[in-house]
Amino acid sequence: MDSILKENIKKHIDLSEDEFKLFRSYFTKKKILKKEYLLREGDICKYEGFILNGCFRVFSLDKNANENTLHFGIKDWWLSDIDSFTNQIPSQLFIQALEDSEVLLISWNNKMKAYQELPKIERLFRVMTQKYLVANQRRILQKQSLNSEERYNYFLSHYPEIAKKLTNIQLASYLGISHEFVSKIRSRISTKK
Amino acid sequence: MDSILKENIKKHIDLSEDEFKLFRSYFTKKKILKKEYLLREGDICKYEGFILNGCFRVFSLDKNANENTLHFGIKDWWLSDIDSFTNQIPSQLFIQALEDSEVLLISWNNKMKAYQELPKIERLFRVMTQKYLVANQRRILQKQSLNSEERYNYFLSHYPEIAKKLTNIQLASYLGISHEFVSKIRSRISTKK
DNA sequence: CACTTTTATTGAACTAGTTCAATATTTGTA
DNA sequence: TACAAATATTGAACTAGTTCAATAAAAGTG
Repeated sequence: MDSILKENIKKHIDLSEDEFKLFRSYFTKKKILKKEYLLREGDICKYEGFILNGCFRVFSLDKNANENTLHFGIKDWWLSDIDSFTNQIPSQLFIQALEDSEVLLISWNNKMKAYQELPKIERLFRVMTQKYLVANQRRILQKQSLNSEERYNYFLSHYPEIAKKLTNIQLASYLGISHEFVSKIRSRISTKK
Repeated sequence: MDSILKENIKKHIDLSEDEFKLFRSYFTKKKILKKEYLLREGDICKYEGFILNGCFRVFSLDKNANENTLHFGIKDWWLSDIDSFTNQIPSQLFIQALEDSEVLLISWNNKMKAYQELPKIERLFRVMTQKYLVANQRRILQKQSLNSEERYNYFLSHYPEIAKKLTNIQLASYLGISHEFVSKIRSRISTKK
């Protein structure tokens, strides 16, 4: 049951069956319906989530009320506003389900307990945070060095599972371009072939 | 001696004097002259560094041979290509001194030892990586929501120490704009006043 | 100090991507 | 199944930022 969480952890560290059971006991399962929010701007992020199924979008609203997507999440990804969760301060982010989804949630207290009781969990999150940081650095460099069409192609080829769940509007808010321009890129690509 | 490293660590975790001494023993001090490289694309990042003084630039070369700066580092900052260091694989990045500098270097083997012997060091890097990740997320959102002049002003007001060490060319490669445009932003700002 | 190299400034022509508006298509829902 | 609402497409006018080139200023070096 929930072996997907176990498999996810195994990608990063070794954990005995007992250790996993203890860690797993800190989570509760929750269903989240399409368009519902796991977190809103101003809220304190009380839980981190592991996605069992479904799809989420993490975004912020800028001064012109434009939505800017930080990232998406599907099965096997983690969800958090790290700053808000770690420091228990109000969030600047929204986390919204794009379809009916299920997540495993761990509260701040339980995560602190896990860090104390299971030193390997400290390592797990150190390693996962590093990997996510590397991905973010790559994204920063790509935003500087690739044009919109190249970033569009990169996203589609690296995250096809996610791409097929998204509207142009959602994808545009991740790529940092207008949704009209996504449309133009698409038609440009299809006439090329 | 090197109390700057101790102070840096104290910002994130508590460490006893003995623990610090052990951790400190894993580092060696090195001078790096202006324009020298701590890391080049294709090298494996064998050391992580803590900057005692001076200034560095971490950048990559894209397909058009443009330099894109990931970040700068001054006194009290850490230097690494996390992906290359962690996985001991060839780097895509350059780390270059912008002025004569001194760093404390820790090798991969010594860092692994530190993780094993000092569990708090695992926490230290988990926490520091999280903070750096949050800063990167903020940068991604800013690149989407702020125009060049706003990003220029943000950098100058948040990193004045660094800004005054940089040429327009270096700053431009961080902001993701041409250096000519940095010049135009500057003159636009000065005529505004 | 003189000389070379790098950096900064400025303007003119250009382009990638935006904005707005109108229309078509898809999706959700009673 | 029909209607409403959201999404996608397309074109025309626009703009933020680029590119290129020429000149000035600053910094590095013998």
